[in-house]
Order: sequence, then C-alpha cells, then structure tokens
Amino acid sequence: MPRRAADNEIIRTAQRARLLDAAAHVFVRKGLSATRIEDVAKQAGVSHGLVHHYFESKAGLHRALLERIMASADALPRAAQQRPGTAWERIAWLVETALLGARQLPEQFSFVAEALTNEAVEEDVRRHAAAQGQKGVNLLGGLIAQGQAEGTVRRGDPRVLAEHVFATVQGLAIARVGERIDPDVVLGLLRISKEES
Amino acid sequence: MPRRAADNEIIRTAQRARLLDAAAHVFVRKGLSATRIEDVAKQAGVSHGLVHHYFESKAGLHRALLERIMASADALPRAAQQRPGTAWERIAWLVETALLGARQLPEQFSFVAEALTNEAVEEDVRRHAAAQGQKGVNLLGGLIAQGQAEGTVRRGDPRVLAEHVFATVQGLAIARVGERIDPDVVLGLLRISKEES
DNA sequence: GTCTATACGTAGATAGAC
DNA sequence: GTCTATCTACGTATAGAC
Repeated sequence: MPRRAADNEIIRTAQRARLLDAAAHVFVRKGLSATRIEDVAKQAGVSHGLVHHYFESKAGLHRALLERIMASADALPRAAQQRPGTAWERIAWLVETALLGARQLPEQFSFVAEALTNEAVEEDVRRHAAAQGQKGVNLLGGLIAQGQAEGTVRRGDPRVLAEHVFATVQGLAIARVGERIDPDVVLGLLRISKEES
Repeated sequence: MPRRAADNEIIRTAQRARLLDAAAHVFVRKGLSATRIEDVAKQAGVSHGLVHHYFESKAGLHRALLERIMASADALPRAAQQRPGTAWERIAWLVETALLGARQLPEQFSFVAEALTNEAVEEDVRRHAAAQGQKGVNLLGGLIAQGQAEGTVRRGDPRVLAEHVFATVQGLAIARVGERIDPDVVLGLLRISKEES
C-alpha cells in the first residue's frame, strides 16, 4: 500500500492550513497588493518557493483565504436561525456573537471589506464575497420579519434593517472599537423607540 | 514686475489640485499599494514624470490627499456644534448630513478606512488620521452629553455612543448601502427605547 | 512646466538541486 | 516536499530634452 503517499497527503493539507494562517496574518495587515509572497513565507517559516508550490499565485492564495473566512462568516446567521427562543432572542444572540467576532478578530472584517471594495481584487472574487454577504442579510432579514410580527422589532424593510446591522458590526470592527463595543447600543437599530406606535 | 512667476504660481496650484482629484479617483478604488503613479497621471491626462514634479513620491501624494479629505471630514462636526436648535436636532442634522456623504462619496470612507488600518500606510500618517477621527468623536460626544441632559438621548458613555455612530456611518459607506440608508434607523443607536426608564 | 528615456530596485514566478 | 538560484516584468524615481 502507498504508505508514503498517505503521509504526503497529510503534510500537504497541514502545510496548506499553515500557509493560510500565515497569509491571514499578513494579508489582513497590509492588504492584497502590499503583501509580498515573501512576507507570507517568512510568517510561515518557509521559503517563498514553497508558497508557490502550494498556491498557483498570490491571487490564488488570497482567494483561498477569502473563501475560508467567508465560510466561517456564513455559519453564524445559520446558527442563529436554528436557535431556540423568540425571534428577538435569536437576533440578540446573533448580534452579540457577531460583535464578539468584531472584537476578537477585527482584521477579518477589514480583510473582507477590502475584498469587497478594492478593484485590485479580481472582479469575480469581489462578486463572490458580495453574494455571500447577501445570504447573511437575507437570513437576518427573515429573523427581523419574524420579530416585527412578534412585536419586538421596529418597523421598516427587514432587509434594509439587516443591512444596517451588518454594516454597523463591520464598521465597529474596522474602527477597532474593541472592548468598548456595546451590543445593547447596536440593538437600538432594531428596537422600538419610545415614540413609535 | 515678475508677471511670469505669478502665472506659474497659478498653474502650480491648479495642477496640484488637478492631480489630487485624479489621485482621489484612483487611490480610492485600488488603495495605496495597487495604484501606480502612472494611473494617477493617466487619470489627470499628464505624464507620470509630471506627478513626480509636483509630489515628492507616491506616499507624499497619498498623504496630501488624506489631509485634504480629513480637512473636509473635520468640518462637519464643527458645523453641527454651532447650529441652532436642541442637542437632538443638531445630532440628527449631523447624522443625516454624514449619511448623505456616505451615500454620495462612499469611496472617501473606504479611503480613510484603509489609511487607518493598512500597515502599508506610514505609521505617522495613520496616527494623524486616527487623531482627526478622535476629534470628531469628542465633538459628537459633547452633543450627546447635552442630549442626555436634555432627556432625548439614551444612557451610556457619550464618547462610546459617538464612536458607535461614526463606526456605523463608515460601515454603511463601506458596505455601499447607498440609497437604502435610513438616518432614522441609525438614530436608533441614540434613541431612548420603549423600556428604558 | 512638461515630456520622453533611462536607471534601479524589487516582487512574482519558474527551474533545478537536495 | 523543500530550498536556492534565476529569469522576467514592472513600478518608482531621476535626468535631460523641449
């Protein structure tokens, strides 16, 4: 049996993950264009040649990393949807958890923001990131609509409200507000005000 | 009298402005590292050599543009502070005007965000941008404190609330929410909820 | 003031050795 | 699988012509 081949396969996936971690560290700090393959290699403790051995190009590495980050970002709204409790409780959980992410891994939000808006990023990658974001908006929008039916969420187009919430989380992450983030304040975007009905 | 010298001076300032406009167009779309001097020159309709004649380097051009943008961004909170009306009315005016900017010139917000977070931008430039942002937070914080005394703004640390508002505006701009931005929703961050006191 | 031509450095990517 | 050496392309910045 090809024992050697199996070992290689393990090494391959481990190294890919290692390189993606390194890429996350540096892409997130310097952006796509300013990071050099050499930076990633140094961060991972390997030679630049090896980076090319695992990823066809810098753009390919960037794309792989974006997909990894988007995958984890995608999981959150899904989890919220399937939680028990009222719509408001599930929304609150989603917002709180997302804000926790904004506090702990703010760089990831900056990374996604660049991927969405920087024209140096390939067109199709930008589109893909945008589409993923829309999925999140739709899911949260559904919860918001439920909340409105429930009488716990303010009036307004659910998808627009969802966009506002996500944009706010991203803005707080990018502004590196960190420890001072207050979920209760952010939830004010959705709360029914003293005057309303 | 040196007629010629005076003419040159006029040309100089006009060209500087022209180049800054061109730089704004392209920096804002591709970021600092991905934009080439050539891109700016082409956008302005001049040769790349001329860009170097007016700006010592790409970094210098970038710095000059950031200063120009920050100057206009700085004017807004000052204007709000000096308006007539209640604290809430002035806050609402500030938020609405800022959101108008986020809708019409979202690229400027992306530009500032990059300047704040991208390590490819020189350290001192980043610091300067951050300091300017703090001034805005302080001014809005003052208005918020007045609003709290007035009984129109929710409880909470005024500066933290101000940070949340600015971060939200920036997030909406970066997410390119555009026409769907709703100032009334954003003001929900500061409004007193149905339950509170 | 403005342009074209050139020098220089550096980053991405490949090839071949171990 | 991993590294070092090398090729190549391109962008910044300068120098000199108009």
